Amino acid sequence: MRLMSPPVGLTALADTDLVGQVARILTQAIIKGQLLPGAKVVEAGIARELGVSRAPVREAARLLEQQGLLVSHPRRGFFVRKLEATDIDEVYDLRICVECHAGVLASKNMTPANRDMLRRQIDVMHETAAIDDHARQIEEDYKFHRMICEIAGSKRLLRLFDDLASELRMTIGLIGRLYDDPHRIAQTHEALLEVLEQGHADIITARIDYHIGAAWREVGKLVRELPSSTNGAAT
Amino acid sequence: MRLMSPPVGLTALADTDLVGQVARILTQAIIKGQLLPGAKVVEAGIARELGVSRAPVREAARLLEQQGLLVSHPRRGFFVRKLEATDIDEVYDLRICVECHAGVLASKNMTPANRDMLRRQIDVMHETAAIDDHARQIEEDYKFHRMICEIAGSKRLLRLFDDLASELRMTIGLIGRLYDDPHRIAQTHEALLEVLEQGHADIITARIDYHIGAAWREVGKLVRELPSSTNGAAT
DNA sequence: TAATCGTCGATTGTCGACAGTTTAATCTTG
DNA sequence: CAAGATTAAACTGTCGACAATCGACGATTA
Repeated sequence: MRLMSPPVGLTALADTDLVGQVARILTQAIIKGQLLPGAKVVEAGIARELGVSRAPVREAARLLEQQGLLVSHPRRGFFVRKLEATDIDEVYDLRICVECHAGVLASKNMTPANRDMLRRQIDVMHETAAIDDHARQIEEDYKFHRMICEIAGSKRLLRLFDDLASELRMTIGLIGRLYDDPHRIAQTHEALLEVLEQGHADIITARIDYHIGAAWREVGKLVRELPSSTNGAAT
Repeated sequence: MRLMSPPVGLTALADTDLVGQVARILTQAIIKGQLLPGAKVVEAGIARELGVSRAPVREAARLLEQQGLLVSHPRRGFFVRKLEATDIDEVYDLRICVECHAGVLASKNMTPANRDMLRRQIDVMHETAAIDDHARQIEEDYKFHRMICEIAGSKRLLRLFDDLASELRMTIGLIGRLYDDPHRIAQTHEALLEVLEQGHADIITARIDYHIGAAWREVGKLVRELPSSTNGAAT
């Protein structure tokens, strides 16, 4: 009567999924700054370089477009999104809105396991603070915030966070330095975890609002004094 | 020859843009219920029916996937997303979060012109309430809420609203009836506009929270008692 | 009889090609 | 020499084709 093969726990081997791979590679290239804002993304070029045809590249590009990393000018091609200061503002504004909500939801789902996960992530942040690796530090910071969205338990919330995060990473990569002492940043997250455990909605909201708002102010300041090389392409 | 045509603000007529057209047609088909949740979307079939090749159809499908209307099972194709009750909850939850925020922002940008626009939309809703056209009534309702996001002035906020709205429309189409008397709904929006003009953040938030929450409760109830024909396909 | 294996049609993922358009490079001409 | 016209190259949008893969159905076997 057993109709299914006895489920031995095998890890599903990665289905080639060309489009996804191309999308990831392009995303990395943008974040790492190999593709600067305003740069043209030539389909044939990418395709040749990756050893695939243009079809998967186009589909991947459409993905990144919807995600806000590329813009498509019909008949002219895809370009790396140029983030103006106002875009940064929009993203941070939305981020506050979303993460405050996530925080309140997460505090309701807070279990010992979740608490430990967050706690450990803060430890990692402290360890990383010793090393001089901006990219890594930023990544660990995002991981903490992402965990909150995971714990909140809404797939859409999480995806939204990921979208916003990749837009921000794009800019952060350009700034090239942190906006504060890494240890201090890690400490700030401890305070955050504390109010999450306490579970009072208003306090959580206020705290996250302030926490992200601080980053916003700093990043905003840095972006506005960026060399114009990042803003100087076609509209 | 061409001396850069003087850019009079004409709405650039759709540059054939096959992908966009296909996407719109598919979206409509899903909302109108011609493509039921769980249904398989056969690329070749759609392509033949629309008289185009599979490439644009694939790209359009990827778009709708990112937008949450389709899901893609690798090597098996695209399927119309099956929205479970928990999905509805996620969407409404996010919608409250987003629209409360939009409301507060909008109230800060409130001008006489904006006020009139909203006012007129409420009038339209009252007019539509007389006619017996659910689809139309729902559409006018969404338009009002969309206006708030427009007035808020954030492109990302607006796009997010559109995404959430199309996910909801998909379900609302299935329910096939309104959750309240249309005139009563229109009236509720008058109250909303009132607090928006007053401009007190807490009150706006509370009001919108309640307003959308009411719809959530009603829609949730209806969804949970839907015929299982909408939940009965492959995972 | 019921479960498994093998085969066949249908469908996806990917590719190379072609036409039309945009971009650049070159050539005119005042 | 500069500004506009002209030509050439490069690129996008779309198509049709082909191999790989999936699901269904019937054959096989204990």
